[in-house]
Amino acid sequence: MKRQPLTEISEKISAPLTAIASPQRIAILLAIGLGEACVCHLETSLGWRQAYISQHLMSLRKADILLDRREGRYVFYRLKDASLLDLITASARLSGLNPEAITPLINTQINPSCECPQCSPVIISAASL
Amino acid sequence: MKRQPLTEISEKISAPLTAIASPQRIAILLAIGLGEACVCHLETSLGWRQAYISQHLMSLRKADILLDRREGRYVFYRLKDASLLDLITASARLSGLNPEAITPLINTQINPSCECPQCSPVIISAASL
DNA sequence: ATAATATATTCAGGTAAATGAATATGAAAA
DNA sequence: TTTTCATATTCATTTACCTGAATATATTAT
Repeated sequence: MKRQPLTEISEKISAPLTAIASPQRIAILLAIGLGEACVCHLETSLGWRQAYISQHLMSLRKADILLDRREGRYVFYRLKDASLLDLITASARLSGLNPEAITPLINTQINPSCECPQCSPVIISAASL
Repeated sequence: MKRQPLTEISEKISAPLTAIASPQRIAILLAIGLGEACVCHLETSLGWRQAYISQHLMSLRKADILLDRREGRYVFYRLKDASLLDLITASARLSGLNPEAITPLINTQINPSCECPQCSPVIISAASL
């Protein structure tokens, strides 16, 4: 199959879109937001199985969308390019959602119901002092 | 399967992305650009079979991305929302293409090698006058 | 070492999408 | 009204993706 230059370019263009065009990966990207998130954080935030989340994270990493950083046993993920969120909000606008509906979904970094080191840092009780 | 509200929203967000996330549809959308294009125009511009193009146009119409207008035997397609092109150029940037590489691909409305009424309006020869 | 915890990978089944061939519709010209 | 041209639709096949189960690796604690 001979390859037209146009098709070659449009293949490149569609790559990031293809990588993020799924409800699950949109949800993950919003949950990561502009900050960082470990897998266990996403697990509690999204309520999905760990293996399932890791699979999506893997595909996003392979698509060069996410960067990962290990810290002890935790692996933290972050967006490689923050403008990806603009792409998501642009798509949200196109589907008729008003911006206020999306903003609260974007990761605020602390989820009280999450037990990960990010959300539940060790608190030294007064009694122990 | 119970549906989380987050997933519901991220489903809406991902819909337009899913609709356009394919090299073929990106190429079609760029070929339409900010103007209009009939199917035969796309046929010559892209060098694909007519039926194949019509199928992609159909899916883009169903996804509420394109509008169509009939004029005689020709059907002209145009973007419903011009900001879709911004989404495409944003994705292009993410994949490392510089903006100048994309701009020339966007439909300029006239393709000299195309025989459609848009590109080759009937020219009244001097001899016939 | 062993166990426990966090995350990654492999594999398989089901489902939807991509592609292409064949054909149908619809408008206009002859 | 028959033919031609432009476009649409249906159908079948291949392919890719989603999803989940099972399992592996990697780090820290015991």
